[in-house]
Amino acid sequence: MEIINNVENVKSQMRKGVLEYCILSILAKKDSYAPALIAELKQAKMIVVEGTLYPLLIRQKNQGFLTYRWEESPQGPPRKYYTITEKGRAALQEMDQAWQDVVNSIQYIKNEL
Amino acid sequence: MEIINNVENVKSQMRKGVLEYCILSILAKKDSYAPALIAELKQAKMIVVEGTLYPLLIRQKNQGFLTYRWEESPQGPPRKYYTITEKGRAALQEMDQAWQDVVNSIQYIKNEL
DNA sequence: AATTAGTACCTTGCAAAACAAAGTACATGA
DNA sequence: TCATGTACTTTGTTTTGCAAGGTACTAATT
Repeated sequence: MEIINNVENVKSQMRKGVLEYCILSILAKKDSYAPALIAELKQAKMIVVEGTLYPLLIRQKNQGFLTYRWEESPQGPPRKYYTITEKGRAALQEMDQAWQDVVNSIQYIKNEL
Repeated sequence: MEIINNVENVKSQMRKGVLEYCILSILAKKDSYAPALIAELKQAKMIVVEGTLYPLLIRQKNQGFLTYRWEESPQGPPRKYYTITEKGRAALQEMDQAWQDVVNSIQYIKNEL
């Protein structure tokens, strides 16, 4: 069981690294709000929970990567819809490169080292 | 500069997630010791420093993924050579899958969401 | 009017881990 | 014996994911 536990941990670590990248990538396509983001990430098999996502969105907003607006919900309380900014798109481009770099590094280690 | 700083941070986060995986991958090919590992990771453009690597090796040893032996150096103090164990190889296989899962998730988010 | 269920947002406390920086120790040659 | 190079370790700080608990709004049910 220990191996599984550790691999779960590594998996969680790997998620950490790309979560910010995933959020910006999704919001680059269309505005969204927290529970919808969680559902979309789940669909991509990238598990996130509220306690992780909300602080992350707030951090990204504080960095100027996102803005938000309140929108009425057809059912329940209003939703906080996040929109990516120009600055956020610029950061996303950098992250695309960063992600590619990591993928290349792994490939190098696996095949060429 | 702020964007660059944040991207550096994200890059560092991404590294975090795969570092343990990289170490096991390298040691699966041949035994090594800390400064040599640092050099090899640097060659793969995956920057790590001593303060990160040494505790990581100790953790992996404590989990039973690695063992070590002391070996004389042609120059300087003896080296601690790490060897991957069977348990370590099993964990590495799991991590191969975990890494592939993350790659697939990103791909899904980018192309199919 | 009060209660319940569903939805949404936020915060607190804890644990893990990367990193910078400083420290210890051994070997070799000047 | 002192300086230099190599190697291993530890300490303190900071970041961040996550579990758990809390607040608040809406609509349907009693």
